[in-house]
Amino acid sequence: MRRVTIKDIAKIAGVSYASVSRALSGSTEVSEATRERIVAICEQEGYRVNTLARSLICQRSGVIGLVVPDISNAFYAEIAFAIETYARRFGYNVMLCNTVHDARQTTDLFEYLVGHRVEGIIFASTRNDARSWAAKYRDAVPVVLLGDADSPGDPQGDRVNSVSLDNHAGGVLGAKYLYKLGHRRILYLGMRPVSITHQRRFQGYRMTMESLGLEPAVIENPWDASTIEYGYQLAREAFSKQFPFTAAFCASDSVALGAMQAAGECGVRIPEDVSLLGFDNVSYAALPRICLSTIAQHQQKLSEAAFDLLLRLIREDGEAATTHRIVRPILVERSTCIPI
Amino acid sequence: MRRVTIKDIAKIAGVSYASVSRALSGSTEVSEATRERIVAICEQEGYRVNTLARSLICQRSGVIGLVVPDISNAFYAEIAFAIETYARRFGYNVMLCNTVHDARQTTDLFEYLVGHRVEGIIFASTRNDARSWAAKYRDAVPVVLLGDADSPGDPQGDRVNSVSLDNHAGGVLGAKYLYKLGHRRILYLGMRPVSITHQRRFQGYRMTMESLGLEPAVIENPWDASTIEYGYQLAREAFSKQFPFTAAFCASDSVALGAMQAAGECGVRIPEDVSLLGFDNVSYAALPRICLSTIAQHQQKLSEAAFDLLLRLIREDGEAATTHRIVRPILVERSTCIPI
DNA sequence: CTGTTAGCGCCTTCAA
DNA sequence: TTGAAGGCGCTAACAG
Repeated sequence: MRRVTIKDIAKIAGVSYASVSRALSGSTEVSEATRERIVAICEQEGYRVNTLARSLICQRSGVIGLVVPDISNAFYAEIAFAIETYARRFGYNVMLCNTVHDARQTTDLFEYLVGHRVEGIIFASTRNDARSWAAKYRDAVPVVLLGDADSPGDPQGDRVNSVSLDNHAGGVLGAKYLYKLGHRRILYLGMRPVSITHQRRFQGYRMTMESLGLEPAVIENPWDASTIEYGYQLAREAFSKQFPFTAAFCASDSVALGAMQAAGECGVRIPEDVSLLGFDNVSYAALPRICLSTIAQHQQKLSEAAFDLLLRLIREDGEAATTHRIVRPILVERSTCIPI
Repeated sequence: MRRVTIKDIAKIAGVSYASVSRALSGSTEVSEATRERIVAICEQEGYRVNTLARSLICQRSGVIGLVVPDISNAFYAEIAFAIETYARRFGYNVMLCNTVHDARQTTDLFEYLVGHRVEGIIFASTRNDARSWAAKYRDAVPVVLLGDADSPGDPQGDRVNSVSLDNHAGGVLGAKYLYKLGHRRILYLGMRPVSITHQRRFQGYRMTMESLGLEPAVIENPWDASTIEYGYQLAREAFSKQFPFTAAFCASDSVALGAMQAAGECGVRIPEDVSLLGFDNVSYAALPRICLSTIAQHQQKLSEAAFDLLLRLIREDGEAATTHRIVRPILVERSTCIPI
């Protein structure tokens, strides 16, 4: 598979290879006749510019890196799709990297990406230490963090550009919604104390409850992830203990899914016996038979904001002031929440 | 953001830059002392080799391209994850590209990827013309097609390397399973006549039915995709026409999902009134409340086979014989099929 | 309008 | 063990 180069074309066309370069890069300083001849030869010989060489000389690779925990997770898949779409619209390609939730791997990936001279990196993560990661590389390459993790005690944290959902507002939104539906005993299910994202959501819920004169109640998730399985276990606990609640506000859609399953097995009907509200609006929340009411993290908006910010950083070449963009959550009403 | 190069390091270390290169590429022809000194300086200066330059000189980019219709589709997201994982294990990175089901876009992507000197491309697609696409580029770069599309009348089609599910066997498997459960009136729902994948599945079903002395019955899908919405419409038609069937074998899980919804609205219970069998085993088929019995396309196996094949092609540099790998389907029993 | 030339950052012989 | 030099494929002045 030998590759034909610009020189081969030049030889065939009987011109210098600078002319070929010009003809292909759309320069005006070349006669229409030779251009056409050259283009024809390129086509015929199956020539394609070597992007690597071009990047090297132009000091622009035209690619950005996208680092996600796991692309097979629907939430990140949707983000990846949106980002790739925006990127392409602006002439960028994206290099996909899964950290698989592994710290070592994350380092390797960042190293690789800056070595590959990506022009920017979008780092999607909800790890608490995500901000420090981003901070570590912000001098090597523009980085925007997609996710809302804080970095307690890390003064560098504020210097990283980020886009995140207003999780606190989401907690408020959900609690108020359930209140308006007439619920007074609202359980918060599956909060992971170690996760700042969860803390924020929970804070929003708790503040709202208190200002409404209601008693907050919570079942925490001691594990290290919010999965359907864990949601199931927590919900079984909730239902079996006969918690006197008429609505459950779940820390995530996965937890809500698990709760649905548990409810089925425990003989509690959703939504007749208890209303269920999720958080995230992952794609399967909309599926028939699930129809989960939830607080949406508009993936497309997040992605757009992140890419837009990254583009600005790239263009201003690190001169831009640090920016935090906050995207507002949206209530998505489906079938799992009803008036009491 | 100026980048530090190998020359800067050489200057600081007081050696020629050839030595730096050697120290970093793990060559033995360098004294341990200077190597350590150099490595230390690199670390301190935040130096990273420029992969682009290295690729240029080594004639190896170390990246492969992955072209999918839409990464936000769970099926492709899982494939992407698996492929990225394998690739990384072998030192490759992956460039992600969504065609968004668009022909023009697909061409652009292929052109870009070969221009970027990816070492190979995995092209996931079920379009009927996918094979011709792959054939068009097989002389420029190793390509493996992940998907089973035929190319009727295209003699080039046979020359493309591919990995696919044995869809015919899947059709047989499903039909036999329903038969064993005692079903005799089995409807095939949502077959798209224009799709070769669907034709194969349907053939498997039909042959089995006939050899069992049963009458095949089918409701075709006239649209250009298998979505939940279309599945819903087709199923409503089926239920309202009072087709006398006790089981529906759906052309895809999405169709089955739509059928579930329609069933709910038409007052037919799944699985008590009719058993429902899907095809694909997309991730949400396993969700609680859905629990769809289905024929699985083992994404991980498909991905592994595809990557493995690609690797061989890369290593043998186009000398390898054309290979078609077939992955066997698996029956996944969940809750939507019961004995009659 | 076209050719010549000097690199982009790196690896790799070939000498020293 | 180290340095010098050529070149990977391409772009961008600078001449002609």
